[in-house]
Amino acid sequence: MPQLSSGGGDDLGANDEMIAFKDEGEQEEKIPENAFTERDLADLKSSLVNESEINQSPSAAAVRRGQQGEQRGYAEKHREHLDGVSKQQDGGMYKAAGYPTYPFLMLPDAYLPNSSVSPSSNKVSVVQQSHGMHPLTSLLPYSNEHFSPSPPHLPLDIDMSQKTGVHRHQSQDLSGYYSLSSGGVGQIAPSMSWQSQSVYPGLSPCGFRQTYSSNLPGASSYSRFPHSLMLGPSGMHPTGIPHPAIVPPTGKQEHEQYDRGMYVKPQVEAKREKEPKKPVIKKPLNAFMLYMKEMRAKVIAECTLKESAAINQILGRRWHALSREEQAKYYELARKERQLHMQLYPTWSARDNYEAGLSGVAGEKSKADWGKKKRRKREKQQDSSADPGSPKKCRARFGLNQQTDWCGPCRRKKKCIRYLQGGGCSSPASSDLSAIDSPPSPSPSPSRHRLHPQLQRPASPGCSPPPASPSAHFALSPPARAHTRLAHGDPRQPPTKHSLVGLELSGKRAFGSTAPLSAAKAAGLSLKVLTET
DNA sequence: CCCCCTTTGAAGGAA
DNA sequence: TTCCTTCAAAGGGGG
Repeated sequence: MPQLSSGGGDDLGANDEMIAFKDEGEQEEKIPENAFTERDLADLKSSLVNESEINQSPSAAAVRRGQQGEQRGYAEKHREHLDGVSKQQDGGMYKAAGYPTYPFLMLPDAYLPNSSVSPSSNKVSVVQQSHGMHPLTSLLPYSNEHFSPSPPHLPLDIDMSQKTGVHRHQSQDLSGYYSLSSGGVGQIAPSMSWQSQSVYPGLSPCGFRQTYSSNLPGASSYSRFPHSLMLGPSGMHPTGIPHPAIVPPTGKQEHEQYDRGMYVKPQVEAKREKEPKKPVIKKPLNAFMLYMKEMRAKVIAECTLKESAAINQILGRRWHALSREEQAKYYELARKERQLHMQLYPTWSARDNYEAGLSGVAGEKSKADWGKKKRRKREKQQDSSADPGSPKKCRARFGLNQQTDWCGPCRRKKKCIRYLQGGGCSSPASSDLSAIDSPPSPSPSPSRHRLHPQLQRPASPGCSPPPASPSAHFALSPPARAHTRLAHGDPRQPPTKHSLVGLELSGKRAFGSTAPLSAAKAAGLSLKVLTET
C-alpha cells in the first residue's frame, strides 16, 4: 500500500477503525487469501489520516479551520490551493474520472439489473445511471477492479495515473479526482476526462457513449455531456468545475436536478443560473455512502425492493459482510473524497451544512427551517432515549412481512407509538433477529444506535442472502465507531443464535448469482428460519 | 411539497 | 477524551 505511511494518525477515526478491525480478527476465514490483514487495513486507515494531512499542506488544514464560514473567493482560493497541492501528491489515482464523469464510468455490469457480474461487459448500469452522478466516479479504477468477478487483487493505492495515462500535471488524488487541473477549470476539457476513462480496462469510450446516449433520457447524445459539464451552473464549483458536492441551495429536488440535469439538461440549469445563491457544498461521502451508491442499483435489481430504507438496511448488512479488503477500498475512496473535498473547499466545514445554512452556504433552507428540523430531531431523540435499550419500532420488531403487527404510525412510516408507549411489545422474533444480524456494533452511541440497528433488522433480510451473517459481522465490525469503544471492553455480544449461520454463510456468496428475489419472500424465508430455530 | 425512514461514517461541538 | 448530534444518498410513501 503505497500510501501507507508513517504513523501519527490522528483522528479521522482511522485509529478507531483500526482497532475495530483488529478485534474482529476472529473471522479470518472470511478473509480472502490476499485479503488485507487487519494491520493492513489499519495502516490504510491511518494512512488516510496521515495522507490527508500531509497532502493538505498544513496551510490547507489551517485554512480550513481558520476560515470556516468564510466562503469568499472560492475560485481563486481553490485555484491557488490546487496549484499548491497539485504538485505534492502522487496518486493520480482518480485522475481521469472527474466527479461529473463518473456516473458514466463506474458502472460495471455488476449493476445491470439481472445481469450477472461479468467481467467482459462494458455496459453501464442503466439503473445506476438513472441515479445520475455519483462520486464513485472517482473510483472508476476501483470499480472496475472491484467488480471484476474475481477478488480484487490490486493494491488500494495503485497509481492509476500509470494505467490511465492521464496527465500528471494534475494534482493527484484530488484534482484528478474532480478532473481538475491545477490551473483551473478551463483547462480541463470534459472530454479529457472521458478520454482518460477510456483507458480503463473494459471501458471503452464507445461503450460508454453508446450506453449512455441510449439510456440517458433527455440526452440526445453523449456528445452533449461535455457541454453540460461546462455550462451547468448548479453544482458547479466556483472554479467552474461541476462537483457532486455542490448543490443548489434548494434542497432535495435541486439535488436531484443536479444529478441529472447537470448532464442532461444544461439549459434548465442555465435558468437556474439566475439564482445567484451560493451552492450548497455537500459533505463528502463516507465509505459506506460510496458503497451504497455503488450497490444500490444492484440490490434493487436483486431484491426488487424500492424503498430506500429497506435497501439501506440490506446494504448495511452487506457492508458488514464485505471483506476487509473490499471495505478498505471504500475507505480509501472516501478518504480521497475527503481530501479532494478539502482541497476544493478549504473553508468548508461540515458545520456549514447543518445548523444551517447558517453560514449562508445553504441556500434555501432558512435558519428557521433548520431550527425546526433540529428541534424535531432532538425531540425524537428524547423519545428514544427515554427508553434506551428497549426494543424499537414495530418495523424492526416484526419485520416487513408481519406488518399486521405494526402499530398504525409504523405502517405509515411514522414514529412508532408502541415503542413510545413503553415498548411493551416484545416478540421472540425480535430478539432473534437482533441476535442474528446485529452487527457487532459494540457501541450504542450515535444517534442511529439509539434505534438499535440490531433490532431493526426488518424483513429485509431481504434479499435473502443478505450476507450479514454473524460471522461476517464479527469479521468486520463496522470499523468506525466500533473502535473506540472496543478499546474499552468489547461490548460485542456474540449472536445469541447461530441457527442462521449456515444460511447466511451461503448467502453471501450466493447473493450475487441468485435470481432476483422478492424482498418479501426473502424476508419471509429468513423469518421462518429464524423462528423455527 | 415536505418529511420520514434506514444504513454507516465523518465531523464538530459539548461535557 | 468521550459522547452526542447532524449530515451525507436514495426514493417510496404518508400527511
